[in-house]
Amino acid sequence: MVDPRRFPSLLAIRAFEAAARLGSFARAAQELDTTAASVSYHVRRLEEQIGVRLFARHPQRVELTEPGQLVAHEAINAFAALRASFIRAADVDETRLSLTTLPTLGTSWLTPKLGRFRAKHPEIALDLELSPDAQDLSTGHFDAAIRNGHGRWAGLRTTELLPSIFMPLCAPALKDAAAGIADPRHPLDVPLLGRSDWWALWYRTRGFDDVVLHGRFGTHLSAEYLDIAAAIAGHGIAIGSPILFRNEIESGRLVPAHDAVASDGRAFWFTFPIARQYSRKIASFREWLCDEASDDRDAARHYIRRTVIVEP
Amino acid sequence: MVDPRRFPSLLAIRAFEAAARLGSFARAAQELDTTAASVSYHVRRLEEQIGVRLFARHPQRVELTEPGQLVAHEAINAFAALRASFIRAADVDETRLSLTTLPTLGTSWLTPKLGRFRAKHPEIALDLELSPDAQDLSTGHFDAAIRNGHGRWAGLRTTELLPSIFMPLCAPALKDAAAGIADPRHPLDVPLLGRSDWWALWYRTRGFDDVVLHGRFGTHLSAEYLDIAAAIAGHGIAIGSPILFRNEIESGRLVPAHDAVASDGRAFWFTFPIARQYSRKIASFREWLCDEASDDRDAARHYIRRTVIVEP
DNA sequence: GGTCGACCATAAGTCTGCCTTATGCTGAGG
DNA sequence: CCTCAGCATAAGGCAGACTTATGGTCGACC
Repeated sequence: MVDPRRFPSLLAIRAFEAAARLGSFARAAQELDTTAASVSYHVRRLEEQIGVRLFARHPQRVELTEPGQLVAHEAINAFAALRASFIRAADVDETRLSLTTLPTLGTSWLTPKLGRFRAKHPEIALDLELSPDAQDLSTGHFDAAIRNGHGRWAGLRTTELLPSIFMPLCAPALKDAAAGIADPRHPLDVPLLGRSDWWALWYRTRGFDDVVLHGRFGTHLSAEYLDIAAAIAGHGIAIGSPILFRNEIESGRLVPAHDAVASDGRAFWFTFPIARQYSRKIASFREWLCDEASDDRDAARHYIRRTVIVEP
Repeated sequence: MVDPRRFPSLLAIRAFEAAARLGSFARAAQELDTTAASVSYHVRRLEEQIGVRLFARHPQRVELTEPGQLVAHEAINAFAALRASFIRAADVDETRLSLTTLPTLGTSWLTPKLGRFRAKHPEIALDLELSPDAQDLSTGHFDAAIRNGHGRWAGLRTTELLPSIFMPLCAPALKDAAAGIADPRHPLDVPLLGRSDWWALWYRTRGFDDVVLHGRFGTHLSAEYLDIAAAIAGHGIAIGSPILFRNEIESGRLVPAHDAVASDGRAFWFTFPIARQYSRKIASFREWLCDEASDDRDAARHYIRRTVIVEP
């Protein structure tokens, strides 16, 4: 008599399924990496729990009863279906990579390159989420992230992509007007754009601590790439990464307003939970991403070599 | 990545299935009669074991991922199929009763009554096995047994059916020739048939210990009912049960050769493993069998009242 | 016939994974 | 602001899972 509220012991069902499939308690024990005594015990328990004899015992073998055959058929199918579903789930999971990254890096650096990733890995669809804040990777919403920082995050595996460096950048037409930018005491005709903390650090590399930018500072938009867009439009001198805006510099739409390069010691990192270390899609994406980053580091090696790191 | 040699924890699958079906860890915990912490732990374990995120976590709810939906579908089906198979197995088991019993009781007493059992319980098919030795009920070959003895068998539940009594029985034509049977010292023209131990006990009730039957004893066939058949054919006086052979006596084919009735204190018992106590078929058969036995005890009450019990 | 090995069953005792308890965090709703 | 619901995680206890030892029955082989 089956009590509808109590499901039999799953371990007992497991032992029964193996014994039924293999026709032997000894062989089931082998497959389950346990002892025949354990299998015998569990089969007996299942029989007691459902109140039906599933095996007729003979001195050196067991034989399924008619009800036993019925349960065996369903149990074998159930375990096979479950096993197949795990494999299929893993395969489905491998076809879709969800990545969270910073707005500027996503917009200006990564997105233009995705054609190449898609060409190399047509089997992987990339979902990209842009966020200025680091997303929690443990909620299961994202497979991986590209973050800015020092790369020491608990439970995560990290690979450094690019150093976080910055320098004054402006439109070519503003190059002359920006000539006096290096000395904060000299008047400047064009406003400074972008993160004030980065400007402060940049002036610190020039020997000016505690610079007050009241007369010079214009505005900082919500993301670095917007500041750069304003600079390209001729609204001022922005502070930004010569690596992330490599394309704009190479096309001549953006020029360095000064040769000094600064950094706060941070970098951009590709990161994912350690538990996902066997994910093929993450490995593929990581490999491709590291190649792209390596190319860009090479192209920016003269900027990187000049970089002065200042602790914030 | 699914390791083909390691199947995930079944308890983890169970917790996941409930959470997926109910859309909530808290409700799954309720159904499984455990805590949400336990469900959370097991779902996390399953995710780690197969390397795939199955749930995306939100602050107060969870949501199945695409791979999670896939596994959930299979898991829900698997558990439902298993549960249905237990119920079906129990039902199938209820349609077939396998009984082991003694040759004479099975042939002469039970078989003639089976038409009535079949009429009362057409849904139960009875498999009857006759054996002079008590069969082991723990091997799963039989559901129940009718045995002779004192009814004290470990692990078995017993119900007394009939007392094991015996008296001299012969064909009506031999009644006169059997007149001097009670005194072993008188010559007898016809041989005694049947179990010599029973004859010895019967003479003990008559005050004759250690009787030697050299001149009187004929033969004992392999079962009591065969001895009785020989008696009916006129070959001698058999010792047997007036209850088991009630039909032959009532039809006049067999008569008591003497009025004394003896017993060794044994009885016939219906018996089954305690583990089967909830079996409906066993309960139905037992109820019917007790009614039949009760009728026969009533019909034989004058024999039973006269019985003298002798310890063997 | 005797011996050995295979393969069941069961009892007693060990141990480890399951589960509980305690605690913490985030929203939603009042 | 406070309370509640419903997730997550850490620490520790303990009961069920499992092992070891032992026993019984065959069948094969010598």
